[in-house]
Amino acid sequence: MRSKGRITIRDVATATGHAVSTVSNALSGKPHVNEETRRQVKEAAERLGYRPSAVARSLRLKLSSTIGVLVSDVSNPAIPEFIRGIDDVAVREGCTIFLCNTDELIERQISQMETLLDRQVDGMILISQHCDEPEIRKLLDGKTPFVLIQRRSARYRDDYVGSDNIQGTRDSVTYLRQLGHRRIGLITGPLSSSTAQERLEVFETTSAELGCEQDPELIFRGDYTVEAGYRGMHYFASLPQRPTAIIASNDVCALGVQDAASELRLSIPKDISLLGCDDIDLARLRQINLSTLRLPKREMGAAAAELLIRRIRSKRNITPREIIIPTQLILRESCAPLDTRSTAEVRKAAPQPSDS
Amino acid sequence: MRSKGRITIRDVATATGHAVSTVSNALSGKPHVNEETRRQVKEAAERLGYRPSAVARSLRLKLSSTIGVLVSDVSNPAIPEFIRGIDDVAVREGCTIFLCNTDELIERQISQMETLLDRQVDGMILISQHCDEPEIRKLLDGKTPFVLIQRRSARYRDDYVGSDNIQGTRDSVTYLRQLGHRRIGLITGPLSSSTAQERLEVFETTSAELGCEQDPELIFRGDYTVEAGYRGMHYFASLPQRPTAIIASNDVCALGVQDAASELRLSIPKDISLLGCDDIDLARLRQINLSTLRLPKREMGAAAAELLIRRIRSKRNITPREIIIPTQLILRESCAPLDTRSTAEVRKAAPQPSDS
DNA sequence: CGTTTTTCGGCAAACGATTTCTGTTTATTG
DNA sequence: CAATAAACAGAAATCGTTTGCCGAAAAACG
Repeated sequence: MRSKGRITIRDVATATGHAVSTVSNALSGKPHVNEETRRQVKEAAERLGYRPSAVARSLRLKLSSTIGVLVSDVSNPAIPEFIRGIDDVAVREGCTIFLCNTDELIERQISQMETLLDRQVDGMILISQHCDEPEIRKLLDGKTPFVLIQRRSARYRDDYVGSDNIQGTRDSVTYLRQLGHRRIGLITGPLSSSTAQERLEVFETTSAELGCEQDPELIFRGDYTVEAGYRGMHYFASLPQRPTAIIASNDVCALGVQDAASELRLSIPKDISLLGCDDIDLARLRQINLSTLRLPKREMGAAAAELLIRRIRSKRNITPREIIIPTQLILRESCAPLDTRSTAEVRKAAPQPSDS
Repeated sequence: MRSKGRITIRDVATATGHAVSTVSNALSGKPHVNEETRRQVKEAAERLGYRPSAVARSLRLKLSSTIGVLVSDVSNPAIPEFIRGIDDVAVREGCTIFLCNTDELIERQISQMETLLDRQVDGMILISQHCDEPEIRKLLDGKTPFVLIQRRSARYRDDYVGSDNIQGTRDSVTYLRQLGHRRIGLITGPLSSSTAQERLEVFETTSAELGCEQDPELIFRGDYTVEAGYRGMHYFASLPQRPTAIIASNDVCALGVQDAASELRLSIPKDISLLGCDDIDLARLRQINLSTLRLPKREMGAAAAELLIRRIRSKRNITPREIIIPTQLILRESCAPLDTRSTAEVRKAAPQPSDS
């Protein structure tokens, strides 16, 4: 009798001699059911090992208690920290997360999003560059709520959780300037990203304000990868006038800079200062020891998930909300004052002291 | 008319004037449907933007094209690489993955597994220590197939994908021995893990065979974390006779060793050689530069996913299969021959040259 | 032309829950 | 005693598919 397939609500109904509707009501804490009956039903459900089929109730309720998380690449160390935060609140709220890798490929992201929508996710969290493309928007404009992390749309106002790029970049540049650096290189993220774009702008204005050198050569366009940092460092080293400090778009990229610097026998921070962004777990290790702009990724993930869940549960009247989370400069040992260097080295780094 | 809710198969049925069954058959490539009709239906489906509801078909088919992946901790850099491999084949096979963090907490793993089962996942992949506990087994013995990664059960034979710990550990010890090391410290993983257990045993037998020192002080019990490595290094440094080389249970742990070594002003590899295990992406960076036993994690993840999917699709008659994947020693700069050291240092490291 | 066989499609029953509705029994209250 | 309410049964609709079965039309055959 109970040998065939899964135990359904019907099974516990017949077992207790009650009707399925009563069992349903009893189990889901509805009123108008005798406490004694409720107890009995619960006991029987427990005893039989009854677990309601999530897919059956999804179909009926049009709610799956499931959220889709689209990330560019799980293997990037910063991403799991966001996921962690998302997962923290997902578990607390009884949601399960679908994880999808997009590899930053737009077609792939589209197909992943379609799949998620087919699966009737209650909402989505996107940690990806793509959110403005019309094909993506077509999928997004439906009734499935979503939250963007670290990538704001230029054209639309959405729920968004991001870091305070303005203050953060300002702090970074100011810090390096205070150390005496005037020739600061920047390795950007992909400029299609709002965050990377914002940071670049603030970098330029703050640099100007504080009297840093304004030289287009000092901007290297990267894409948040180790390779970008590696190439960026090589590029900066090849310049006739090498920068005395580098700001990397993120820590992963800074890792690439360190790698290349080591290869070039350039010491950090003696020959060149390096400032990262993110504060990935590894940054604190002494062999990395990266001064960086901390971005509370786990908290951001959690904030995004909370925002999403609130949006899901409320009746979609609330206006889009943007949560901007402050960053914090974490000072370790990858930046040094400019004047600790030998004069010779400074000369080498900046042969013509005729500032333009 | 089409304003309300999602577009269902019924909508495309009425649009084409066919019955829903016909539409279903046409769309899913069943025979016995006129090619002209099929074309019409497909066209209409396309035009209306019809997408079959995955949850409805899950309910009907009792197949969700969904797999659950349970990991101990996404933030551990090794984990995403496994996930990557799983995701690669999942996408290829049209599956979506549910990701769950267990934090190595058994109750949490249980509840996550229950949720996955409620969601009717077609199968599960476990990258977790817990797989032998009766509560877990109760959930596993059902009809939902599963594959274990890097953790074999002592009591049961399951589908399993793991690395060749015997050969790998052998290679590691042999390599260090060839460099002249005889006093080798080992930081183990949690010994509840079959992998950690296996490695410990092979370490001991190989050490004995090759004439290394056999000293229980040389075994430090860790748990695959950075902290374990950090504490392990401090422990070894505090020994009257410090080992001249250390094998870490995994790279993350080795990172902790490096961190502590740096703190203690011990140079790797000059003062102490360090051999990791995993070969996480970061290990190759010059500032880390870790010699390590490469474990093809992405391939292992892929192998696990393939095994699982084959198990799902076949009619569960096949006997459990264990896939053991060979490892490869990747030589970087964290290990050095013993005799490159100054005699003084060797003395300091091993004051009493009276080998027991 | 009549009969058999294919081919095509429609009908309706699942899948497992929730929810609504009607109806019956019992207990409570004025 | 009548009226009301509470507790529950039972049936049915619903969510969106898939699929077994059956019938009609068309094609093939004698």
